[in-house]
Amino acid sequence: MESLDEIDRAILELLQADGRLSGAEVGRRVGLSQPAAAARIQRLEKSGVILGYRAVVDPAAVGLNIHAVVRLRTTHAQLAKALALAERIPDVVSTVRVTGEDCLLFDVHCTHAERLEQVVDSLARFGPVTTSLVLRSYPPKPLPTP
Amino acid sequence: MESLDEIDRAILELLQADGRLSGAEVGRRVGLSQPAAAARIQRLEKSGVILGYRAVVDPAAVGLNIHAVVRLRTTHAQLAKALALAERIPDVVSTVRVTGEDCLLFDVHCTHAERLEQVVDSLARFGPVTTSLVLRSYPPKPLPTP
DNA sequence: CTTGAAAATAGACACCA
DNA sequence: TGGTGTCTATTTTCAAG
Repeated sequence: MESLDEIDRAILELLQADGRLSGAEVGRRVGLSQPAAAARIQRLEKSGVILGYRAVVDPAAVGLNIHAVVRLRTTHAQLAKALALAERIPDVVSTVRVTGEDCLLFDVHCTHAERLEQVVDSLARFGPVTTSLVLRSYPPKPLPTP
Repeated sequence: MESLDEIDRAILELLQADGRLSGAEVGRRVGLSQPAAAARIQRLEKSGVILGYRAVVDPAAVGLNIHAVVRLRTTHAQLAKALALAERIPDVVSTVRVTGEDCLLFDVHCTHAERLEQVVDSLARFGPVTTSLVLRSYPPKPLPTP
């Protein structure tokens, strides 16, 4: 884990807001020359602080009208199988293992309710599921850099 | 909502995996020329299918060792206040409103447990909270483009 | 880290298939 | 709509201070 100074934090915040900023633009905004900014960005990438860059796609704009959070309460023995299944279902875009009664938490994006039903049913093979429809997502913030 | 063909879907998948690909590189991979690929990408951006580009930062690499999912069960009357509070807490990086008993779901990143305690306590002003520590996150997938 | 120049690349545009 | 060729603007890389 690298130690970051004030400028590194500013750079991370800028790139989390807009991942396509050039080194020159980043430098301008944090008060560094282009080579200095580029060197810092490269260091952040190589040291694993910046894992990569992603385009953010609007689910609704591609017909994914239903976003649900599915919680699964399963047994230790079936955990690996549940993970493997989730991996195979394209609608399940994100999986986290958590503490508590529900051991797995899935983000599911579907075009229609019947499809969500299929996904939930297949996950329910491994234990009781709780499904919550997402009514609204609030714009995510950049990570707080301590 | 635009209708997307096979090539648009391929472009979205590529850019979700690597948001810094150039128009020429995208074109190469989907079998289009640079101008044709650039035109499609621009169309996807302007039509709102691509919302933007983000750098992905590793929370652990910046000292955010604790990732928790906090569920809050609050009343309709206090919902707005809870949202306003969550907005003000930097550790709360993502908020969704969902159906079900717990109306709000937060992603919280903290440097240490005591800080998480503070965050949970302040959210608990608005109702009972359930906190789950994230033990492991599995790499998110690109959205399925139907 | 800065400045300054060079090399590489990406983006934009006109024109044609 | 897409392909080719070209031109310009930007970016990145590398020198040297």
